[in-house]
Amino acid sequence: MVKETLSGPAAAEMELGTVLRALSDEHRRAVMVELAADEEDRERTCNSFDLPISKQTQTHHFRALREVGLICEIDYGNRKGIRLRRSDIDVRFPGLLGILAAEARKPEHAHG
Amino acid sequence: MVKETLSGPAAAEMELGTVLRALSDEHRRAVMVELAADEEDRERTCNSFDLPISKQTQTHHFRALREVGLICEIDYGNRKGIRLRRSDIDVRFPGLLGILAAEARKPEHAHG
DNA sequence: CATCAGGTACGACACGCATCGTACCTAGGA
DNA sequence: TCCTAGGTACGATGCGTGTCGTACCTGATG
Repeated sequence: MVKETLSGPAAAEMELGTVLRALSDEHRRAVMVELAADEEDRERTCNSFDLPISKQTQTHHFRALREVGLICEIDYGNRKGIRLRRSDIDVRFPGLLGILAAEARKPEHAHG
Repeated sequence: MVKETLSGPAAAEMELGTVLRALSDEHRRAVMVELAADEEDRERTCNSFDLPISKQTQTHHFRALREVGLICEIDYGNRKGIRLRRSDIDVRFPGLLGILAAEARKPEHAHG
């Protein structure tokens, strides 16, 4: 019941290089595309993204996204919540989330 | 005197993953930041970017930028011209060049 | 033709990092 | 208390790729 929120750098301290490198990985980008496409910014769980990789690797990727400032993680002890830092990203890199959200509307990303 | 233009994929065929990977390298990103910041879209030479790397590595990077669709190269035989594919990028990834151009206005990128 | 500068081709190397195996931690429920 | 599911820590590994050395090509200049 600790609910400690883990955040990365402040909006102004985000670096374009590290952000782009984080987004160059297909699995991390898939996570960000889903988050960017959700206009309601719902909190997600790690499992809800259906990543075809092991638990350890998921930990690695979510940590990477957090450390560059794209998401924050809420620690519930035995599970974790994922939240997009939409307002911070919109301030620091306006247009970035729009590019990602557009990917969710491309045919090859339609899962239903 | 051949002046053959080498281009990558068409605008619609550009892939976000490969584009972001190309931009995750600091030297390629430095090139793109300069190109994006020039509102007149002047043709550049490879040397004009003052990259602190060898000729061979520059060839490698410019080829990478061309193959993902960000620039086109004009082959003059014993030298090469570099052009930003601004309109194609603006169609496929609106906002991307704005993010890059904003980097040119950051203090740590001020060279003069 | 000789020379030179810009650029490419090929190969080699070193480092980063995505991935996973094993082991351990945390909270909730039976 | 034990079990289970979600998550982390640490180490090992394999691949991608940024980098450069050497050699060669191209066009301009003298």
